[in-house]
Amino acid sequence: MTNDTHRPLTLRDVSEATGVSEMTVSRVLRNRGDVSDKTREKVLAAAKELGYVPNKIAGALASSRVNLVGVIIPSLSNMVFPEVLTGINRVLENTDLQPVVGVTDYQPEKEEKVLYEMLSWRPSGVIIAGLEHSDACRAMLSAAGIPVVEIMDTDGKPVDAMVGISHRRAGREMAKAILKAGYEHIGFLGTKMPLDHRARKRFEGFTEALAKEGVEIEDRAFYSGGSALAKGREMTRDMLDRSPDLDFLYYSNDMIGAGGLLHLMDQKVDVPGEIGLAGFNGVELLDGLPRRLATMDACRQEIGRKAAEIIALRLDNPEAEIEKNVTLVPTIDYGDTLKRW
Amino acid sequence: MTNDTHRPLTLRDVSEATGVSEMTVSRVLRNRGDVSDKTREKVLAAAKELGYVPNKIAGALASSRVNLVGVIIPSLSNMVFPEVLTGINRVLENTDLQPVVGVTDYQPEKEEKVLYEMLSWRPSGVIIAGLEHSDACRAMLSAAGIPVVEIMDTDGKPVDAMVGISHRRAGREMAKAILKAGYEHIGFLGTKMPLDHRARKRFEGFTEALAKEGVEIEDRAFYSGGSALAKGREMTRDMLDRSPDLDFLYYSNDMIGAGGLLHLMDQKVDVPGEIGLAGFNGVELLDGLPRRLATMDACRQEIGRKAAEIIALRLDNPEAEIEKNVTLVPTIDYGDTLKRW
DNA sequence: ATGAAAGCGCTAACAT
DNA sequence: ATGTTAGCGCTTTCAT
Repeated sequence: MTNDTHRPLTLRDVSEATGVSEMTVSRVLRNRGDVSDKTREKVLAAAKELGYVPNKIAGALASSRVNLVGVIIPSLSNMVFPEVLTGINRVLENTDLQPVVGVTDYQPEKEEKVLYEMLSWRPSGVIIAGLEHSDACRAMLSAAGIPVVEIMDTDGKPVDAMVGISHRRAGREMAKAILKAGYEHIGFLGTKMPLDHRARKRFEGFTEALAKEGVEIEDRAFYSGGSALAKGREMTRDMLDRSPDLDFLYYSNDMIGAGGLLHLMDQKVDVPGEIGLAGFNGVELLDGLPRRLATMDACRQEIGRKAAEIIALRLDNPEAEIEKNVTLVPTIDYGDTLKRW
Repeated sequence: MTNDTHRPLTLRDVSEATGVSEMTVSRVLRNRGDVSDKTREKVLAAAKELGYVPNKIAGALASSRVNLVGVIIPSLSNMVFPEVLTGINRVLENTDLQPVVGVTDYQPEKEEKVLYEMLSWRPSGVIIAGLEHSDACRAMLSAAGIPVVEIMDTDGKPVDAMVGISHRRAGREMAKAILKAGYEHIGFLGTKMPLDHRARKRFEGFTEALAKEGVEIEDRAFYSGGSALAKGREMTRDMLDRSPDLDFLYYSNDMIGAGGLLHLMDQKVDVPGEIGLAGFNGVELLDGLPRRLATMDACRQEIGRKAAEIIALRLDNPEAEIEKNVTLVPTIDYGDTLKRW
């Protein structure tokens, strides 16, 4: 309670206050080795009294152990990644590891910068979204010599391990379900994000499965910025103005899908009879809508949990055999907007 | 490209590869001091070739400078804090500071732990949500000797500086607007979070302003967990079953308010004629709903930006006179669910 | 059960 | 423009 000089306290201060060597103080503070109860108590009391906070920078340098796990994600603004983070947190909470988050805004250059910064803190592991990275990123990741888990997507080859779903398959499955339900004139609505590889892969899987049955997408639209719900309304209205024959709309995310649904309900359109709808992600929000949008769960929390488990396990036992490819399989939730056949 | 031993590279490796002293290599890598172009290029080439990533742990220890800003928030799961983070990021992007986020789940013990962990990395500043902290937290914050900005709320006394809005005032203003519009039988719907002090203060301000006009809340309900939109529907239905005379519902957040709105629209209730509604936060989502819920913007991005600016400014010039109390004043957005008088 | 010495990888400060 | 020296605050290792 008395640190007049505004210099942060060091072990030495605690040592001097107690007459115990720095080394023993360090032992007490880390619960290491044998320390007599008497000394332990004296040290703990002094540390608390002084308000000593250990310096992890020095500790990490001396021990070359850093209890940090770098987590690199493209965005915080659509609930998908916060949920992944929650999953990661849940697992790391029970270890002495701490997540440190970096955001790339879907920009490869920024990803490179964020990764570089992160690695310069010598974390014990890295969890990074996506499988598409610059050569430099891949090089840094392998050179780091630490466990690396690439998450969200499993359509590709990871540097080390990967946990996610196949977005191509997700797109294909949805296309099959739509065709099976008898829809034939299909429109696609998505985000204008050339660098969102997962959205791209869903789209590719989707068109590919349609093509296999001789069906082609008849209209498409992409948006960027603004409220997804509002954009979903607008885009849906515009698309149906333009292409009144469409009988199904596939949205690249649930929020724009929900906007579309609200628009069609306003218009008293028969959903899913006249027009069917489906989105992607399985967001919680959908539960509160007047009708439940058909969707597919992206397994966000589970991906976070599994990825964190892999890191934790590896650090605990570097020799352990570990699954390098964890592909979760989401199922279609038909909700109320996609006819069942 | 050739690091066979899996030891991370050091300055010394670059030094040996180039025949330039470690010190000069260090200068090149940090763009410090005078280095000849020839040497600079040689060093940069070697560093890149080897794939050298500086060790910030060692750098920070040697220079006692850590370009980290700790950001401590209660939750990632309701879009409020991700938006604050976005504001913080926007500002710190243009500096050499890096945010590091810790999440407390609204638990004081966890806040203490997260703060302790954070401070043990000796960050250059801290941004922390709320003004209510344990004595231990307040002690740590003042002892750290770094700029501290408490955000979101300005109803109280900060350790150092604060940026936010007055939630008490927000509640009062909304109460006044509701009374002015002629509503008289008011219900309140909120979250079951005794530790969400900002929600509590809004509630207090709200009831206080009602009381001043001799009005009391006639019914109230609190929820926890689940989809806020769905809960808003349920709670609204239940409350109106229970208290059919209510003519206004005040929700502690926009998501449950939106749920209530959807429910009332389903029921063909005349909003805002028969029943008025208001929420809090000004979430983007509202733009896409069939009607716009009345709300009050919580200035989330701006709070993040201002807080980060204070930290950046202080670090840049510790002497600068800085505003210690930045109280933003949100205005009521009447939307389509609160009559104007 | 406790202490002393060396050093983690870098940078500040001072040479040259 | 470049190099040398001495730490930063801890932990590892080895002694006692």
